[in-house]
Amino acid sequence: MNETNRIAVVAALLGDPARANILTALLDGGALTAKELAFAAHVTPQTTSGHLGKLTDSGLLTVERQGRHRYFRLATPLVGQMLESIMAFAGAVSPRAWRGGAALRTARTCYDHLAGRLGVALADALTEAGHVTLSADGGEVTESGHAFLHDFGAEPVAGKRVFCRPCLDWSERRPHIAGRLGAALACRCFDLGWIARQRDTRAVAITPEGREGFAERFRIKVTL
Amino acid sequence: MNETNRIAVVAALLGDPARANILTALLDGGALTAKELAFAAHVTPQTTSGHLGKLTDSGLLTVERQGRHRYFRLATPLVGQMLESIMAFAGAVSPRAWRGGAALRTARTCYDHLAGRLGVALADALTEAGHVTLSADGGEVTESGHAFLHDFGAEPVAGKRVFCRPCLDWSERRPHIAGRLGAALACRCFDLGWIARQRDTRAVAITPEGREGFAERFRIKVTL
DNA sequence: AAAATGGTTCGGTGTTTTCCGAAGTGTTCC
DNA sequence: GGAACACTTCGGAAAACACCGAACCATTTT
Repeated sequence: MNETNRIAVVAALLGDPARANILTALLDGGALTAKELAFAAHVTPQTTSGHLGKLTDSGLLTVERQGRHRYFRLATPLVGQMLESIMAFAGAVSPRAWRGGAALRTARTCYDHLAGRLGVALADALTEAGHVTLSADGGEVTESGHAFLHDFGAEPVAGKRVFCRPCLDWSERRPHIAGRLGAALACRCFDLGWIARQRDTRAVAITPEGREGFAERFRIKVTL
Repeated sequence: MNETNRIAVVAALLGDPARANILTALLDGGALTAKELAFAAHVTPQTTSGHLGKLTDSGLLTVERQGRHRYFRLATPLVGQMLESIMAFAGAVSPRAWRGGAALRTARTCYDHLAGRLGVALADALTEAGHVTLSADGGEVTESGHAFLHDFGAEPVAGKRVFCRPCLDWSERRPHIAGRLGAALACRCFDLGWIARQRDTRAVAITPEGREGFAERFRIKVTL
């Protein structure tokens, strides 16, 4: 097994529609049962079982037994980053070819932070206000930015993950904010009730409070 | 065509050993002819032609005609990043499973910057000297770092690429320096004659001048 | 204990896809 | 003009793989 074959083996695993559906369903970092994943993949439980076996054997997923359920989740953040980088390319090639992704394009979670038009608008707002500086593959928070975030109530947890990292948005083709900062922002928005998770999708709903809040704090007009 | 199918389509393209070989052969940003790629992929020219057609049709590669030759190269840096992120995962799962990769692990190019033990050692040296700060997904250059780089003769070109970006090394499992800074460092090392490209591989050779130079400037002892 | 539920294994079918030999187009060199 | 070279298209063969129906474990509920 040489270097390039390793790429091929991993990529071949992602190259099946059913498996790609399974992985993207887990992209927000949550855990799902085999049955739920079968639904997400649009195939029968038998077929799903085979796919899940391959994905866990190759280290892409981890399993946890709970009674008669088996909960699957992405094995490491590296898997999520891999998927995102593929989406970044696929999205850049032909960004308007999707159907039924309107809600996803508006606002969604990207592993643990916000993406879509809302995510990009948030990044733009913070950039314009001089709170952060972002570009294609690097980012920093300014003095005023730290003050603003503290005031907003978004306190990133300590850890070795980097504070502020841009993440190329596959639907908007522009960076949004990832890293500890991105996670803290998303977390705070959930806490404030500005956005809410929805079943069976990575799309998030913007609440009436959210519309008001985003407009007031960030000068973001949620047109939708 | 929905979101996840797009992932599957792209991943399936990378999921064939011959195509993976072709893409990794082009990972240093250079251009190769169809015949050279056939050799790299270990298949006949006819088969290679088919693969190259698919890769160009899907936007992964671009072609340029020159007489009876056709030169292929990666269409965008996004393709390289995609491949690197897959290698980052594949390498993390079982980093010692390769054969014949000793030279690659020592020093190699990673798109346009240095990777392998040399790349990581360079990043470590600059970090320890307080010239840069790096972590899993972000990086900055300090005041002293700018002075040091100027003194060293590494002047990054202007552009919208970010200055300093970490790139997870698939063989060392630790970050090395990418971005404009990484490119400038590699370029300067080539100019100084410290390292030299080799035929048919991304591995780079460290010259006697390089051993001396790296030891003197960066306190890197090139063992091996 | 029996029924229901979540999940897996097995076997057979059908599709997809890779691969190369042979033959073809276009370009360069003698 | 003719030979050599780079590359592509066409055809068929072989292999790989995803998929589902049916039957089978294991756990929970009634």
